[in-house]
Amino acid sequence: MNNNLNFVQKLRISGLRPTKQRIKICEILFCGKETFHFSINDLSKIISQKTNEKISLATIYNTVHAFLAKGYIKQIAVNSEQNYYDTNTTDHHHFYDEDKNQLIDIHDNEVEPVKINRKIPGKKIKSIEVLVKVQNN
Amino acid sequence: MNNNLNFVQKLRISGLRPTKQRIKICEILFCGKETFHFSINDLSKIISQKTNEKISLATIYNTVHAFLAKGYIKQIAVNSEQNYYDTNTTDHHHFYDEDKNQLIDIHDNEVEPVKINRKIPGKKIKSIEVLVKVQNN
DNA sequence: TGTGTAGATTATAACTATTCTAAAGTATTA
DNA sequence: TAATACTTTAGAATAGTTATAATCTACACA
Ligand SMILES: [Mn+2]
Ligand SMILES: [Mn+2]
Ligand SMILES: [Zn+2]
Ligand SMILES: [Zn+2]
Repeated sequence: MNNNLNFVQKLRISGLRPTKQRIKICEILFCGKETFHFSINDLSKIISQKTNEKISLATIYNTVHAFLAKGYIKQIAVNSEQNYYDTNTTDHHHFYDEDKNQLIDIHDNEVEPVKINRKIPGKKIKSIEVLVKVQNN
Repeated sequence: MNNNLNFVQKLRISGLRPTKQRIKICEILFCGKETFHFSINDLSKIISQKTNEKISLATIYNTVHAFLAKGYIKQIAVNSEQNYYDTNTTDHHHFYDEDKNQLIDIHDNEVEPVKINRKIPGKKIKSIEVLVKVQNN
């Protein structure tokens, strides 16, 4: 459980109080060997499965937004149905499986760097994202 | 007004009856010299401005979906706030101005083709979209 | 050219992801 | 320990979208 101390520090550093709920969310988001993609609904279900106690949707939204603001997770634009989040915060692109509604990482060695030969005056680039939609053939 | 005949034909060919409302929507979507990006809300406002008669939201949604299914317009994934549509149906990528909530076309000569060196078994690629988010600097 | 009918429009209700509210609870600091 | 600021929570509100069902219209054909 020295991970718990890590989470407390992580939360402290970003100005968040280390409450029971936030630590539980940290455990789910950051304890796995693998990064993963989730919607708020997904996360809520995972919490229910792994815990007897429930965490309210409002707290899940608030915490996810706080982590997003701090850069602990990323937001992925897929469609207008719902937001998707990613615990892999490195720059990378995605496949989106339209049949399974699932995001799949594209690793850097699997895609050529995207070069944009144009600038918008007065604007700076915040992110470059490639989304490859796939479906059953 | 020989554009009207075009629209009637266009609608007929795709199995849609050329109703007054659909022709009005055609005029707005396809009469301009330039292609453009819009949300349903944008389109609804444009209709109100250019017409005394109102078209119900349900009809706007239905018509936009019909045109989308027929490939007369494209859908662009930006975020989960709302859907964006594009009257430019060619393959192309976008800047998204986060301050103005506005899409800007990236032309083919402004970006290198995106090469994905990986396949998902049993899946075929439906689209490859690059979204470059920009903000004021 | 009138008429029946399939298809279209509309107002409105329903749905769902997200955000807001305000009351009750908790962590922190003095 | 007590005061304070922050957090959680249930539930209400909001907003984009979709479904419903009554009314209307385009048009094939008599
Ligand atoms: Mn929606
Ligand atoms: Mn929404
Ligand atoms: Zn990812
Ligand atoms: Zn475009």
